[in-house]
Amino acid sequence: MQRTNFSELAACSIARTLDVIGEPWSPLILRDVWAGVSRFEQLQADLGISRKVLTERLNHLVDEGILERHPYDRRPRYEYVLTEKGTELVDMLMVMTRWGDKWLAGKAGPPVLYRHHACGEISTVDLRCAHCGEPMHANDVDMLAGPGATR
Amino acid sequence: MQRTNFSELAACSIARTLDVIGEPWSPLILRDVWAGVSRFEQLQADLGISRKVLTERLNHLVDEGILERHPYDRRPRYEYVLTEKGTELVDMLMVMTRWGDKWLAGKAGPPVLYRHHACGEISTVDLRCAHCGEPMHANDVDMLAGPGATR
DNA sequence: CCTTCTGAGTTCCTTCAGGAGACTCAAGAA
DNA sequence: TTCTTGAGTCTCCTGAAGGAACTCAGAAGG
Repeated sequence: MQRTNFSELAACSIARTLDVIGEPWSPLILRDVWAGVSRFEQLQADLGISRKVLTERLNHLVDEGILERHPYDRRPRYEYVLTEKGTELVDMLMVMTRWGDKWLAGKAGPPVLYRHHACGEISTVDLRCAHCGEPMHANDVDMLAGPGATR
Repeated sequence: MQRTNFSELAACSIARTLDVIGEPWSPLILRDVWAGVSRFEQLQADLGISRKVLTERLNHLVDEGILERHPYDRRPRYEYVLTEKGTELVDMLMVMTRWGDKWLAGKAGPPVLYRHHACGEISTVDLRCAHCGEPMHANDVDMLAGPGATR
C-alpha cells in the first residue's frame, strides 16, 4: 500500500475526512465546482490537472456523495454539482481561505472576497461556540473521549 | 515534477494553504501535536508514519512557521510545539472534525468531544459572519475578486 | 452518407514520492 | 567500556502523479 488509509489508523473524524477529500487536487476541484467550474474539460483546463487524475478524483468524490453527475445533453456529457454533504465541506474551504488570506496573502491582500447575503457586507468567517456563541478556537477547548472513541 | 505546486496555479488562498499543510499526514501531525503528542518517536508510533516522511513533514512544517522545535534535553532531543500561525490552522481541523462527526461517524457518534472553556459545555464550532454574527456558509455568500486577485 | 468535431474519458509510459526496515550518531546511564 | 535511547538517515521497492496520445458516442456540416 503506498498511501495509508488514514481512517483505519484510529477513530478520528479528521482522518476520515482526509480519506474523502485529502488527496491532492480534491479540495481545489471542490473549490472550482463551488465557483461554477463544473465540467470535465473546464476543470482540466482551469486546474491543469492530468486527465487521469481528474477522472479518479471525480469518481471518488461522486462515490463519497460529495458531487453528483448531472447530464446536460443526450450525449454522455455531465456537470458536477455539489450535494448537501459536499456543500457543507465548503465550510472547511472557507476557513482555509481565511487562514491563507491572513498568513499567506501578503501585501497584495486576499485574492477573493466574500459578500455575506444576510448583511450585504464583505466579511469573513468566524468560529463560534454552537452553544454559547462566544469565540471557539484551538486554545478555547478541552478534548474528551466521545461515544465513538473505540474502534 | 510529480506533485504540482498548487500555489503557482493561481492566486488562491486555498491552494497556498494546501502547499503548507496539504501533503499527506500533515494535518494528522498537526492534530497530534495539538493533542499533546509532540516528540518524533511518539508521533512515529502514534501515526505509524514512515520515519523518512515524518522527518520531511516536520521540517516542512517548521520551515513554514507552523511548528517550532523546542529542545528538552542537552542532547539533541526536541519537542514540536504549535506556533500562533499553527494554532490558528487548528481552526480548520475543528471544522473538519465537525464535518466528519456529522457525515462519517455513523451511529457510534463522534470519537472526540470538545468542552468549551467559556461556557463549560460540550459543543461544536459554528461558522458565523465576522461582521453581523449571522450564520455564514457556502450558500450564504457571493464571491468577488479581491485586491490580490492578479498574480 | 461520409467526414469532422467535441466532450469525456482511457491507456501507456516515465518519474518520483511514500512505505518498510536497517543503519547512524551523540550523549547519558550502568 | 558498553548499553540504551531519541532522533533522525539511507536504501530498496512499489505505486501514484504527470503527460501525451488514443478511444468512443453522438451531433453537425457538406
